[in-house]
Amino acid sequence: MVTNNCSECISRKLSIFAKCPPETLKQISIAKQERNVEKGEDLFHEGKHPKGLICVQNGKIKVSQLGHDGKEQIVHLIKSGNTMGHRALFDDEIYSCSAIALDESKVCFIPKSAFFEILSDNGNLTIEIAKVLAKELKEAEQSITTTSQQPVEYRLIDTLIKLYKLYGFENDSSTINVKMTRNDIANLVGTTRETITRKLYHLQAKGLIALKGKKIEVIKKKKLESYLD
Amino acid sequence: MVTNNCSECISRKLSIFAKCPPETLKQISIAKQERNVEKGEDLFHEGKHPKGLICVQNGKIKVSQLGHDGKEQIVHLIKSGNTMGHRALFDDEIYSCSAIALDESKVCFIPKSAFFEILSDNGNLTIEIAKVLAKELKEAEQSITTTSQQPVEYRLIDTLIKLYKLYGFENDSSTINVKMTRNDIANLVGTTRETITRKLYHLQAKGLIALKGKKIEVIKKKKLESYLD
DNA sequence: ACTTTGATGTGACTAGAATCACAGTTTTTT
DNA sequence: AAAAAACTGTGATTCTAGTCACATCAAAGT
Repeated sequence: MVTNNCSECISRKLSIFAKCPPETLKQISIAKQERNVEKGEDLFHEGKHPKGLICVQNGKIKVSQLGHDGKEQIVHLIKSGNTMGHRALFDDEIYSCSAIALDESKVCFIPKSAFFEILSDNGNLTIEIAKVLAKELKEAEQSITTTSQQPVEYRLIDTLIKLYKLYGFENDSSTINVKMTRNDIANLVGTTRETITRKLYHLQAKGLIALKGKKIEVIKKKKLESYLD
Repeated sequence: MVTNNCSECISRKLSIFAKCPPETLKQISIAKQERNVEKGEDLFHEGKHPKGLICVQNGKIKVSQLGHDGKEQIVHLIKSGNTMGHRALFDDEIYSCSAIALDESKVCFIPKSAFFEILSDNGNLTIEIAKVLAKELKEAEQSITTTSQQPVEYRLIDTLIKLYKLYGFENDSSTINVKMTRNDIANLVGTTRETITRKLYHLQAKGLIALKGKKIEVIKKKKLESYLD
């Protein structure tokens, strides 16, 4: 396996390690292990003990937990430059979520002990992580409010917008650059597969989007976004 | 106003400042301002700029945000020893929530600049805050899952249990030690006032709880908790 | 004590979304 | 290429919880 240096990693520049001094990057480069993950493979699993921090070089990953009746709820989506597992490292003995690749992905794994050593040498990094946690918490709180107050169609539109803000569009600059099953979308929106099918068709009938298999093209971006006002 | 020293503050010992060395406590004691808050008064308000960290000496406070149609959603409840505003200090220019006292409360206010100075002198404190943020994030994620998957009655039971785990019972060791309106409970559970009225009566009819005005007595604790299995 | 305001209980009605069942369609595996 | 598995679309039906409307009831202010 070719081990690349963190100082040259492109996705790192978008991550919590963006402003790290060279010494810190060196420490991480030595400690980290790279790993390729197939689509559908899991990076960590609910109930298991966290062994370290995961930094995503590229790929798309869903982070979800199981409801008490076994239904999946996607609580977070990950793209290049994001870190995963920081929540569990600070909070917990065990993961309360599972992470499953939506696409072939490449990640770096930084063992727990090395990670906390790096933190103790670099107070700014702890602050960066606190910032990420704070941002994720804000988003989660807003998600609670939306989930409990808005009907499915509103939440679906909100989700579609979040999807293209996160993963962007393809070359046509209108097709959302992610492939998710209707079930995944349902588990993200917090509804059922059947309802998602119907609501997507409804949005298509209104001319807001076009369905192309698992891909979704956004036809009227402004109008779609105006629904959230 | 009598300014007490943090080193003698009882609620501090339950807070993120529990393990602070005397020097840090001295710094905080000098920087902080005490404030009494009436029931119904707000400590900060959605849209305003955070001016510092709030540490609650005693009282009960709800932290809520407004949904896009103006309906309140309570996203967090606060008791003695909790801090508030840490989320906004790390993440944001402005508060995304408002904090309103459910009871007469006493808080300490630590100005933003002093707070970050203290942090830079004390790396462990940043880690303590990261831990709090991580814990709150985990709870918020679980709340998303419950909200989107479980019916109102389940969520109400879950909320009642959280209420007594947070605020405890009165001397009879069965009456939950908090006074909230039906509307507050609805805004916490994520439903309407009418539905909460009906569901509370339903739980009473089943013999699980007894309604005593705004207070709720838990009659069958074990059985109530078993509903979440 | 009286009035005003806010909080609560209750019924009737409606609707959004879940559930169930199954056909049709892709995608993956062998 | 065939078979299996996973995913998707659709109709019919049910039901949870939201909405509306109004009658109490409690609390706070004058």
